[in-house]
Amino acid sequence: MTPQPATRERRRDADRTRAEILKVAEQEFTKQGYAGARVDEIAALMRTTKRMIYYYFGSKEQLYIAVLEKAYAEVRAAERTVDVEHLAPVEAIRTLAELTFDHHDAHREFIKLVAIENIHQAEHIRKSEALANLGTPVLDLIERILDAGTASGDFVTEADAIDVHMMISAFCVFRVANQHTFGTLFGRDMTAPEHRARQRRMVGEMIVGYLRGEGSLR
Amino acid sequence: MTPQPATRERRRDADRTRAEILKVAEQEFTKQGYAGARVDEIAALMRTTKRMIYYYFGSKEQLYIAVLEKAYAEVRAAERTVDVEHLAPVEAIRTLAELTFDHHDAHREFIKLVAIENIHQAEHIRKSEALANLGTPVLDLIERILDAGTASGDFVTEADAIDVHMMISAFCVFRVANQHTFGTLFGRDMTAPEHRARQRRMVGEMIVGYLRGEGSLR
DNA sequence: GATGTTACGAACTAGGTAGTTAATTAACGT
DNA sequence: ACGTTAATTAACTACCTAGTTCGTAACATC
Repeated sequence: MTPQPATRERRRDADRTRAEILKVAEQEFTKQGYAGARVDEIAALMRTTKRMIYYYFGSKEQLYIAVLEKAYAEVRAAERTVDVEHLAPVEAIRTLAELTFDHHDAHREFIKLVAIENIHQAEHIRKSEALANLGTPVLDLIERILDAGTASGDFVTEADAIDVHMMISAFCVFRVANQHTFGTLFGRDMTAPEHRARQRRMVGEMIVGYLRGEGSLR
Repeated sequence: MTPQPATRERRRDADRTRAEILKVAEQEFTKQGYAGARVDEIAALMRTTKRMIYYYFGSKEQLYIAVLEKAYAEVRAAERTVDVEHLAPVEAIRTLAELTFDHHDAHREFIKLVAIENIHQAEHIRKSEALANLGTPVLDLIERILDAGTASGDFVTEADAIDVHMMISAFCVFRVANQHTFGTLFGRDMTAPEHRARQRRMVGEMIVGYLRGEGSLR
């Protein structure tokens, strides 16, 4: 009779099932860690069964790697939208720091996955070809900003792009990754909305203050 | 006959057994995470048996909490040795940053435990009375340094002690906690000896640069 | 509307894992 | 020397958990 419209709710939909498994698995892994996550629990939280997890992903580990790959892919996509080339060096590095801040603030699940991965010595990332050679364009960008700043005289400190990236990432990651222990010990939820704008300013002032060299000895 | 000397190797020694369990458990928990750690594996790595773990600690969770308490106790002990009161504000905060750097560099197991604890939303720390109310004297110290620096005019930026502590901790913790993913993605082991001295200088210059206010807008 | 293929589900298995039971032995006071 | 208690051991259990088996229902194609 009438052909089914494209929007019809299909009973069988590989893409949808696959996507739902990934979504639920990400939640479970970020909440429980790799070993703590239960395949049965992931299945119970879906409208499909555990069998489908093995049908589409083969094993718990491959599912976890797929979750990592998806998360990193989203981060890369966001990074590509960054355009600070037209700014003067000081504003360029400050903007990059603030963009990194916003980005990490908005992708907390990703930060938790990275923390879990570090506990396991990055063994899963290393197993993934899609992730192993993830040369990040952000380093080139920082390099260009640093060169421009040194040439213009705005930056005094001799800095290395990886170090600068580390300094910015450290600040942006820490407040999310360590929010629970820090909150318990110091009585402040670093990630609460009332601290967000101030910390966002901080990361920019931190990196600019560092590069302008006012922290150097003597 | 001859009374046994105090140094004699006792076959039964509760203190020694307890200490050995804690030591091996710390290694296993930091390597595998909480859920990934195996009580049987901890027992297998010792000269004693699994039953002793339950005899002394009651459960896997209580053992883990005991490991956390021991690690935090050691950190507090180290913090108490810090004396920067006699230094001028700029040197005081730089020295504190460098001491924090050294301390975290030397206590990497502790950092991993904290990362694991954050994955579990600090639920175990909250269960421990010994840790829940761990007001840290380091905040008072920073407060005094900031006040002195503002009074002397060395510091321009209006900063909050918790924020400053966070900025320093973030840098010092990140290079250890995220070494594996960062190393895999950027091809640099941040914790390798050849980067140590430079990064130690960085953290001091970063915090001084920030407080001197050279990063502020306009 | 028959046929082959893809997506799916219920029930099952083998091995792992935290926690126990109960017997045994070393240390120590008297 | 002897009884009491703290420390230790081996074997055990009940449950959990990743991964499988096998059968079936929906879809596409002709």
